[in-house]
Order: sequence, then structure tokens, then C-alpha cells
Amino acid sequence: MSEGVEWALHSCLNLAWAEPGQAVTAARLAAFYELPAAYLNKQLQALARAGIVTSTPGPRGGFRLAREPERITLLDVVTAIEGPGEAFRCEQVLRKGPDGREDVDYRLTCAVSQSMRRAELAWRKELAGQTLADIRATVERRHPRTPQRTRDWFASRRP
Amino acid sequence: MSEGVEWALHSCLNLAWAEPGQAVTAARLAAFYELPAAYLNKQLQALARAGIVTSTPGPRGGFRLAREPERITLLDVVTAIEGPGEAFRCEQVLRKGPDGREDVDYRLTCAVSQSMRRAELAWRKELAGQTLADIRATVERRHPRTPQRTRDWFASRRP
DNA sequence: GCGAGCATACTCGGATAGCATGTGTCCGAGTGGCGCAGG
DNA sequence: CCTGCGCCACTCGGACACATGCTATCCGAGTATGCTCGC
Repeated sequence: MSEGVEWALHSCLNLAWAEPGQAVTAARLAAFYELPAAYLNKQLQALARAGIVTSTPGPRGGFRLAREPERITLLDVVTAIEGPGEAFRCEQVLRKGPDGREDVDYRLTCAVSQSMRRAELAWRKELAGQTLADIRATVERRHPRTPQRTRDWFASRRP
Repeated sequence: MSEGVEWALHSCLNLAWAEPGQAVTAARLAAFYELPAAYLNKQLQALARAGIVTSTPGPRGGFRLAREPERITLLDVVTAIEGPGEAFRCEQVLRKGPDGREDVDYRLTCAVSQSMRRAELAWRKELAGQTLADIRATVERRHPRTPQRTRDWFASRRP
């Protein structure tokens, strides 16, 4: 899985902790974890295309969450970065088999494909059941200072 | 996910249907689905290293299942091909964060990592709950002729 | 003093190189089988 | 005819090129800001 997923998730969390109604630039989000700013920007663009964050150009611009964290699931973020395709993509080898039919969609009928799809569905279900708000709550329970400290850090790095 | 997983699963199924105690060469397994023989051989080597199949060189050699299909889970095959690493590998970006500690293993403590791991665990659990025998039974229920036809196909392609 | 216009600095956005992993191919080491020669 | 030996064909196994997609970077389009000039 792409490295950008981890960056995107942590950046979304930081956006959730940022001052409400205030945009955070890609450069500042990147500096937070010492990441390459331009590349993180690329991931944020993907999040923007997926409607998870909104972007505003110009001075005082940057990114902010497009909706409340309660309505952003981990699956949303993963799908935005990794793309909508499934991890196991059935290439329908049965078509080339001795009794393969060209008019059958083996992605639906092949037993192997079905089993793999079932597993992937369980994965997606687990991801869809966790929201950014859940993770935020977990972190705040363990480290109550985090929201304030994050806001302060962004404030101190104004330039 | 690697393409070889699909090949490996279908090849294992064909091995399960093959004449018991009789090895099947990589070339024949590949010809079954018109796959590149040398590359399928590479995947079969991985299965052999994982102890899923046994390989015997020389004439009348080839591959056969190392144990009964009931004891081969889909997770075994996937792990053999894809490697033991997790799909989401936490790079511990928190270490580079403002309050990051070098002496903490964030792969265990980071809430993001935990959530992603939970999802991946659900995926693995689903894969571990399905065996080759289950898939074989499903296919045989739908197409009772498959075992005999597979054996016949291998027999007809003796050279 | 106040307002409009403009230059400016800052931001995202997409187009552009570099590199790692997956994909595909090839040839060599090893082994069992077959034929042949000898008893 | 039976047995032992040697040659051979066949198979896996790992080493070697190629392709795709992730990683990383740079520069241009667009905009709110702040200053300047005129009224």
C-alpha cells in the first residue's frame, strides 16, 4: 500500500485539530512530520478530488476538512489515495482455461475471486466502520494536550 | 496485490485435483491457463519455500501439494506470494513530529496504525478461515465434472 | 482622509524526472529413466 | 535372460533484463493582501 495513506490520515487528523475555519497549507502540514511538502501536496490534491478536503489558493489559503470528522471514514481516505480498484484484481484466468467461456464474467462467478472478495469486503467494512472522529477521540483520551499543542504548533509556524 | 496470487491459488486447486501422488510440472500448470511457464515456476518456488507444495526435479518431477487441502488456507498462499509484510506498513511519522520520541514503537501505539492493523487483521482472519478444500468443494458443487476433466486434461498433455 | 487600482507574495495544481518493485525470460545444476553392454 | 553402468532428456532453481507505478521535484495559473496614488 502506498506510503501516502499514512501521511494523508495523519494530516487529516491535524486538520481536524486545526483552528476551525482556518486553512492549513501543505507546507505546514508537511513540516509537522518533516515530510517532502510537494509530494504531500500531491496526496492532498487526491483528497480534494475525493471531496474529503477543500483547497483554497492564494495567501491565507491551504486545506481544510470538507466535512465533520464524524462523516469521514478511513475507507474514504484510503480509497482517495489508493484509487477505487480492489487490491486483488481477478484477471479471469479461467477464460484461458480448457472450459473457459468468453461470455462469462469470472470476477463474479469464480470461487477464488469470491473468496478473495469476501476477505477484502471484511477489510473495507472494518475501515468504513472507523471514522476520523473515532481516532481523534482515541488520541485525545490518551494525550489530552494534543489538540491544543497541535494548534499552538501551527500558530507558531505562521510563516 | 501481485498477479501471481491468482495464479498460485488456481494452480494449487489444480494440484488438488491432480492424480494423488503424481507430480505436475510448472509447464503443464502454466499451459492450463496459457500463462508464462517460467514466471509461474517462480511463484511455485515461493510456494515451495513456504512449505505449501513440494518440488521434485528430474523426469517425472514437478510439484505436488505438501499437505491435504484442508490444511492449506488462503492466507498461507497469499503470504507465500506477497511476503509476510503487512499491506499498510506504518513508517512511524510520529517520530518526526513535534513530540515524537525515538524510544517508542509507534507501530504499536499510534492510533492510526492500530486502526489500519485492525482492518488488516479482519482481512487476514477471513483469508485464514477459508481453505483450499472449501474452494474445491464449492467448485465441485457447481461443476461436478471439474476434477475428472482436470485429471484428463493433464493426462492428455503428457509430453 | 478615503477609496480605487495595482504590484506582490503566497498558495494550489498539474507536468516533469528518478527509482523501487513487480513482471517476464533465460540458462545452468541436479536427478531419474532408458538403452546398451557384459556376464 | 538378468544386471550394472553410462548417457540423456527432463525438471527445478536462481541469475539476468524489462515495465509499470510509486516517490520526489519543479514551475506556472490564480488569488487575497497590502501599498500607492489620486481625488
